[in-house]
Amino acid sequence: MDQIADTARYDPAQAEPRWQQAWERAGCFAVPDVPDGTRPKYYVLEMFPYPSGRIHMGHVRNYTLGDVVARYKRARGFAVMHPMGWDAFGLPAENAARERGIHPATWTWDNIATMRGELKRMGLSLEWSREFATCDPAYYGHQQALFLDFLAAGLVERKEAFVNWDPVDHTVLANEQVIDGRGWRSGAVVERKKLSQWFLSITKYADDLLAALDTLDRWPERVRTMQRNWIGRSEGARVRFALASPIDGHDSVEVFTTRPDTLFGMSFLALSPDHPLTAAIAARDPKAAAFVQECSTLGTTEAALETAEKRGHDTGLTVRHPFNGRTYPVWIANFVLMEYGTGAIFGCPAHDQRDLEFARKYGLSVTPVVLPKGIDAAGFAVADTAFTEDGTLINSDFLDGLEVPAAKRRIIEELERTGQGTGVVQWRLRDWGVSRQRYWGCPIPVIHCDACGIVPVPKDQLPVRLPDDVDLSRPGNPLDHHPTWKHVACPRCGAPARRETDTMDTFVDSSWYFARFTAPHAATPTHRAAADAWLPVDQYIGGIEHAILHLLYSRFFTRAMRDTGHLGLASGEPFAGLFTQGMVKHETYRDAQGRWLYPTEVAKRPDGTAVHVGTGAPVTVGAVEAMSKSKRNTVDPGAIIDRYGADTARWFILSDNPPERDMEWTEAGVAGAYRFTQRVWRLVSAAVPTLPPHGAAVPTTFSGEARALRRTTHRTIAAVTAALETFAFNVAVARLYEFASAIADAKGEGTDLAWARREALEALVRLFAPAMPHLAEECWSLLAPGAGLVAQLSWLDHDPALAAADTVTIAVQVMGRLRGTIEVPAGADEATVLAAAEAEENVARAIAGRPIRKRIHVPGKIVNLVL
RNA sequence: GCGGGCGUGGCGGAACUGGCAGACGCGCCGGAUUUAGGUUCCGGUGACGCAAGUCGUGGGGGUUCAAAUCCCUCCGCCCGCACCA
Repeated sequence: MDQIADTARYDPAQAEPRWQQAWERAGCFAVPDVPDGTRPKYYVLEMFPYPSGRIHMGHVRNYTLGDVVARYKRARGFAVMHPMGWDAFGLPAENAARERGIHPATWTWDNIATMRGELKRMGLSLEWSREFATCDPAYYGHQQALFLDFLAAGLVERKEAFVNWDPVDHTVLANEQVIDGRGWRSGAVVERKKLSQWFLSITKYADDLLAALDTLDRWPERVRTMQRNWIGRSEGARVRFALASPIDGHDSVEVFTTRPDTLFGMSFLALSPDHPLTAAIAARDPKAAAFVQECSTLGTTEAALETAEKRGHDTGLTVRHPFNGRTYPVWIANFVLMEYGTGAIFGCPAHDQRDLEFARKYGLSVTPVVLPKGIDAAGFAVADTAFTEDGTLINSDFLDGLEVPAAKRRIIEELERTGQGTGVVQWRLRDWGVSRQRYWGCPIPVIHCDACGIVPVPKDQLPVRLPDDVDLSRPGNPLDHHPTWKHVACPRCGAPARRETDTMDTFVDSSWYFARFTAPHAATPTHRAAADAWLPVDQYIGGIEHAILHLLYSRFFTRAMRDTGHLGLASGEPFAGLFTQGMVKHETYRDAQGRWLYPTEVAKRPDGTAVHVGTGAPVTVGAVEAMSKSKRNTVDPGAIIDRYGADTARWFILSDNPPERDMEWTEAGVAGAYRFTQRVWRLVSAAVPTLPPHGAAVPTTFSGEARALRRTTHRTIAAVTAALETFAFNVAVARLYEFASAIADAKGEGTDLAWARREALEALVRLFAPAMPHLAEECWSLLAPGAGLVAQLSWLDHDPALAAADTVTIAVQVMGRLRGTIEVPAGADEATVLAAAEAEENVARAIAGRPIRKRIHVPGKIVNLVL
């Protein structure tokens, strides 16, 4: 073995491209659009990337996880579809165009070329022939066809909605472009402005989107819970309040409430600043108008509205209570959302915390109407905490004495009987506004004609292409400004008409790309046989930040596509399995001036302090945070692959922690992973000359050491397999570290041990192959020359008989405290185990001759002796 | 504000259905090898204690023979909130 000891190091830079080419030549990862049925199908998909410039560690993590699944499932005998594409429309391309004068298309396609190259270096088992970008008319033209089919099916509507309006730039701003209520470029105070926009009718599927969550048993429970809350089904009542004196044709206000039982505890009625009645009031009351104007600068995000200080304006109007005949003041309140319910509420401060704070602030009455159980009505008062739980009704006329659920039923009956209200089911979910006043998106394929109204673009005229020559230096909607693009003849009457200049929300692009991947070159949006055979996606992997919107929109889209004949997916569910990965984080660094520094600019010294690489100036090490360009705590995957190879990056990313949690990228961790690749290579290359040939006959007998090694081998196969099935990749890595150590420790001689060593090494290589595919091929070519590619081998099965242990270790507790362990034959009977336990030296000392009251024995695990 | 999640040694984490807390890796300490080392190999490493042992899974309380795991409560951090993707 001495001449082997100086075997050259494993050189990933040389080996990795070689194996990537070998897989490519062998066509290892290709599957037909329509499966031939010889193997069961498995569709693995990672959320496709936005082509922002370079790949980042979040991508590396995402695609490594997916690749492990894809390679593992392929070895398990599945026909695995594993495609890749580009979520290529979006705001950053327009920003780049404005800032650097690059056309969005040029910027996007250049980024795609760069990122494709980076992904290819990772050695992912992707089928690149399915690649597409959503900004390609060959993709978005089909999306326009889907839009038209949805329009024909009544799933598209035009409605008014609020946008963030920059009054200086005359531009609609995205939420992220509004900073502290001001436009990010102009600095002007942003206003809420109503625009007529296109909506997809997701609420038509609200019931099914909610109910079907229960069938998604391979989704994280928390994602299902978040979607459930987002859809927000609630039962309640609509109640109409007559205005004491009508105003501008309004003679009543309708409110929605989930607590109709508390109607007798009413103290005020509050209108949204965006309510039609508010507008009527503001038209004649300058103070009300001023208050509404103030509210309009709060922006359009729910978080902003909800966290703002609760404020109101007393309109001086009053409404009449439906039952007790009293009148109550009408306020305009900044926390009442027009988008939910009816845009008006009745306030019951005793039993709603927000109402209570509002009432205390403005000196409104607080009447308790629900009495907590076991409390005397005389002794019950509401101070600064509203009572929101169930109890018994008081001060409530015909509801007195009823429990909350019965009171709800009773008052709804009464409201319906008297025609003053009705029980309703209310949804929080709103229709999906897809209109965007931007250039770099999919044009909405309709034409506005003065005579014919809204006319769909005939399908044979699709795609409606974006014009190339746009002026992005002007604020506002570039398509609207374009000198010629929007002017067309009406397809119906031929008169001069205008194209719709809004483009679609980029979430539309990502709501059906997984279906397009199944037949990416089809002349229609989907090829039914391909889509029906491959969908649903068996395993979808991506960030938790998409837990609601992207996933919900996709679930809507597959239902709408099914109902317009584009899919046969009966369940309507696009993703049978979902895994949400955590973020990749890194330490942050700042110099004495407080400027952020890249990790490559910082050197760590042995005493733990950090200095600037170039100047030696001290550097402050800050918190571990999500990698971001602004904080410069990013690590370039390309540089890591240059230095250590793709396998090392993949191995570290899998080993650090459970994939659903945030991970910290550390230089020490990568170096540790790299050492392991070299260690495995040494282990294999040093052992090969001593091993029997690949496929040699099994020896008839095995020594104790050989048996022990085989037991470890078969246990490891079982453990790694179980870990891969449950996404416990860090556990699989730990078991493989242990396995490699166990192989190195089995130093004995003999042909039986040599055979067991070959069995172990072959297993090691095949078990880590999904994670480090290049190193696996390199080792395999040494272990089993001419035996093909690991990528084409089937998975290993473990032999339970070989994995079984002869003895088990039992922990022995006395009074719940560990006092010793005993080794007993596997399957020993209880009497034997207890006798051995009580005889154990340390245990006997702890018992000290006292009588044992109770003996608890959990076979194979523990004995607890209670004195 | 609302909804969801997380919290275990110096660090990342492991721990099956409530059954030996700290697997495995990083770091650190000691030793060996090497001309050299960001090399390799061996040993050690939760805290306190000479030891027996005691304490220990964000804080406090509870259930149980037995709790990281179940229940109550408090604290801290993270994600989403509909025009970022």
